[in-house]
This record gives sequence, C-alpha cells and structure tokens, in this order.
Amino acid sequence: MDAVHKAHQRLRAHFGERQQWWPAQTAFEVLVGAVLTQNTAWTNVERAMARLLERDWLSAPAIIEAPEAALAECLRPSGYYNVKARRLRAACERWIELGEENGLRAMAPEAAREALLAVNGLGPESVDDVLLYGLQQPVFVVDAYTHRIFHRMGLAPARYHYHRLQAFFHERLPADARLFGEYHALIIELGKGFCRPRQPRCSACPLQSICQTGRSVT
DNA sequence: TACCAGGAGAAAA
DNA sequence: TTTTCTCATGGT
Repeated sequence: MDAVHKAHQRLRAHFGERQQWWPAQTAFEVLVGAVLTQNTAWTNVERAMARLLERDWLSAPAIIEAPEAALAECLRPSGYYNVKARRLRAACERWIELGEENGLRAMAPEAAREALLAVNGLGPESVDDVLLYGLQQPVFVVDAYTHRIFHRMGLAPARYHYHRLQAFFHERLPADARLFGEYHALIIELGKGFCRPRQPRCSACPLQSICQTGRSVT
C-alpha cells in the first residue's frame, strides 16, 4: 500500500469519516463559497453568506442585478470584498451562460472545467471545488494544506504546482468523488489541527509513522 | 501587535 | 517563465 492510501487510512482512523463536508445545499452555493473562501477562513465566509441570504441575494440573477458597491459591502466580512464582488458577479454571469447546474452536468467534465476556468476569478482550486462538491465529479481538490502536508512528508515537491499535485493523487487513487471529498476534508481537518502555531506537533500527528522526512507538518 | 486563513490575477523581474 | 505584489476582514 502506498503512502497516499496509508495517509487516508490513518486520517480516517484518527478523525473518523468526513462526508457531506462542504457546507452548501446546492451546486450554486458551492460556487459562491468557493469564491468567498479564497485565502479566507470559512467562519468569515459564513458571515458573508448570511448577509447575502438576508438580502435575498443568494442566487445568480440577484447577484448580477445587485449594485456592485452594495454587493461588495455585503461581502465585507469575507475580506477582499471589492475583488470578490467582481469575481462573484463574473462567476454568476458565466453560471447562467453555461445553463447553471444542469448545463454543466450535461457537458464533458473537462469542458465544464475549462468553461469555469475562463472566468476571471475562478482558479483551479475554486473550479475543482464546484466540480467535486457541487457536481460530484471525481476531481481531487488541492489546497495549501495539501501541499504543505505532503511536501513536508516528503511526497510532494517544494514548489507548488496545482495540476502536478492533483495528478499525483489522481494517479494513486480510484476516480471516486466521495473518496476525494472525504480525503480533502480529512486533510483540512489535519491542517486545522496540526498546521498552525501553538498546535500539537509531530509526535501527536496521525501521519507521523509514514512521514518520510521526519519533519513535522506544522 | 503580528500573524494567519480552504487563492487568484496582474505586474515586475 | 518565474517571482512579487495586491486585495482585506476577523480570530488568536
């Protein structure tokens, strides 16, 4: 069994199963969350989402119609609110152009991915969040925690290449959306617990026994 | 007070 | 092509 499978087993044994993890009811809500969470803690995203709901703006047409300044103000708690207001509106326009969730489901996965990546403000991680958690497509989501943890374990290169690291997982795991979602959730759970200052260090890490560098992931 | 958080794009080198 | 800068709030 390779280290990728072992890591999954250890994380699952340590944290338990993490299913239905992305906190959204619809694929569109995943899209909104994916934009708002860029370089931002999820607690701040929740505040901004609640403000969208209060104004009845949690839909693509409503976001497109909302005055940009008012939309930005609404998104303030999630940080980078001017940038995110522009990105969210662009994403909503594209979402409608592509036929929303059903339109994207009707497309070939790679075509849907390219179509979303063409939006200014949707990068590879944001798009893959939508594909995996919104459309249940078997796409492994790579994030900063994934790179930090697997690099420090000696399994990923120092330089962060999104697609290279994604391919690393695709080559070693069966194409299973449920598995990918759970694995990503477990990585974040580990990251939140072990990749921050003043948190438990190497000896308490569930991946310690398969770490090839002897370095802490913290 | 300083640092960090579930990125991405533009500008500069 | 690669590196650096910018966007910004809220929690610890």
